[in-house]
Amino acid sequence: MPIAPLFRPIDVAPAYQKVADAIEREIVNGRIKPGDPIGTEHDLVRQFGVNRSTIREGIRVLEEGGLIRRDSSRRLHACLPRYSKLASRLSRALVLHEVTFRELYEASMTLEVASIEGAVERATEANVAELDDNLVRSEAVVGDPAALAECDAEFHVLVAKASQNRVLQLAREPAAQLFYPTTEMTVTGVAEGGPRLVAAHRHLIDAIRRRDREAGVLWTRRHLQDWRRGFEKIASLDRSVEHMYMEHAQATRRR
Amino acid sequence: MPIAPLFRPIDVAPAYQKVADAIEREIVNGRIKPGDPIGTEHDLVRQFGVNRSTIREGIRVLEEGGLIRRDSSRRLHACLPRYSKLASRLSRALVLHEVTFRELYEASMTLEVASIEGAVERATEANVAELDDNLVRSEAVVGDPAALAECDAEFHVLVAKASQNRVLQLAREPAAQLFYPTTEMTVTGVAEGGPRLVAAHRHLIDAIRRRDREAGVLWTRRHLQDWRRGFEKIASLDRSVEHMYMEHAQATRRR
DNA sequence: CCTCTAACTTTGTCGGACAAAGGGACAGAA
DNA sequence: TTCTGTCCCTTTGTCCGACAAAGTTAGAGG
Repeated sequence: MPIAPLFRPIDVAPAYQKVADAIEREIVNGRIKPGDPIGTEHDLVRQFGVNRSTIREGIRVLEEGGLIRRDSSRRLHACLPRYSKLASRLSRALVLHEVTFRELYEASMTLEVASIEGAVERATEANVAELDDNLVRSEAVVGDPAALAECDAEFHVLVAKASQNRVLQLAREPAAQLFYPTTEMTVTGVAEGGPRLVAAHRHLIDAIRRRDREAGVLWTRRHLQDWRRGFEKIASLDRSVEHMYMEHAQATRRR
Repeated sequence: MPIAPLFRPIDVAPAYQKVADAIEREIVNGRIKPGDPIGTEHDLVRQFGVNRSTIREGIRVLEEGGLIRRDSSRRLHACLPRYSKLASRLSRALVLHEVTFRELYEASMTLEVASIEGAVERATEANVAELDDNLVRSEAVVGDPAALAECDAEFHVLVAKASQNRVLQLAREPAAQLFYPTTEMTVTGVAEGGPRLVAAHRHLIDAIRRRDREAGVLWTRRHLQDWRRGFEKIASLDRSVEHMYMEHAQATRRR
């Protein structure tokens, strides 16, 4: 005989979790705005009526979630979660799930094409100026694969920004972060890799400026295919993103 | 006179952070595999030589990051971060950044089309069976907008799963989570909204089964455009995703 | 071999404690 | 005046010890 569903499971969350949830609720529903101070730990002890250790555990949860931060003086205040921090959590998850470079490549093809389409349609003068600046810096380091890879990563972040679509910006970031460490290798492995990369960027900026969607999509595809060709000289696309890459990502995250 | 940038700020991480980093490193580089036990708090106290409170703060960080969990008996073990949990963090961030439904719609159009393309190409028998099952359940609740919205959300998760691309799966999830609460309203607002939704799903499954990419893309577009039409009867696409929605997301997250 | 109970362990929470670092006020030196 | 050093107060990071509740293990008894 099935049991009679008389009672619902009651909510028995530990105190630190309730503290975190309560503060989260206030931030998410807007009663605490980004930038607002949260109060000292002692304040929270008084308000919630729990021990400071408990409060601190709750704070750690929110801090890791990116909802609150400590400023230079270590005081707590609410803040907008940074995309790059969230994205690195996702990147980490993708590594642990052992996604393949093929998955990364396919998803990025979609996302970067969508970014450029948005950028072509809605980029502002300021966006283009940022891209130009990036291009100049890229040209200066065209012989230095490591520096060039960094410029490339930034370039695509700027394109996504120019799309004015923050959902897209956020969606493309995790895959992009995993790409970045390999770009250096692919540029190194291909003759004329550096100049090709910079040339593609030049064409992309040009397409954005002329609002030429076709050209933008075309050069984004070529640019990614270049990466792929370079990568396949080193390894199979079906290899999973390895743990090694995370060490790089981890080192750069803390900045 | 501007100060001379002679020194960089040195990084002096607190102990709980070092504890979290150390454990994270072991998990991410694979020395601790998902499922492996981490040891008791007391073990960690001995290993790291710090107080239990410090260990506990570090544990909270990792727990929130989804890298470790406590099983039924509350013992710690490493685990693979769950996509849905990570995605709800992202959804939360998108709400706080006050993204508009237009951004959501545009990004989803890209991501869902990419999903269906992947599904058409690579869906397995098992994937199709899951979709069929979902369709049956959807037909049963076609008159109940709330239940139907839930089925719709699940349907698109299954399509993304069928694409066999986990990067895509993860990338689409945050936007999809924000869509979900509105689907109920859009179905309610449009005459024949429910049947149209189910019909679209039927065509999508059919397209996947026949590996008909054109049809898949077409019906995905129509399906999303239906949502849009329904939404625009209620509000402007340029309205930002509101805080209210988060309460719904928050309530469902804990399951 | 199974069940039930009695230790034992582990977690969640508490109270108090202290050193280090930040902030503010204030006096004295350049 | 502007800078510097000092004193004091607050806040954070860490530690210690403690205890109840819940889970685990082992042994007694059927």
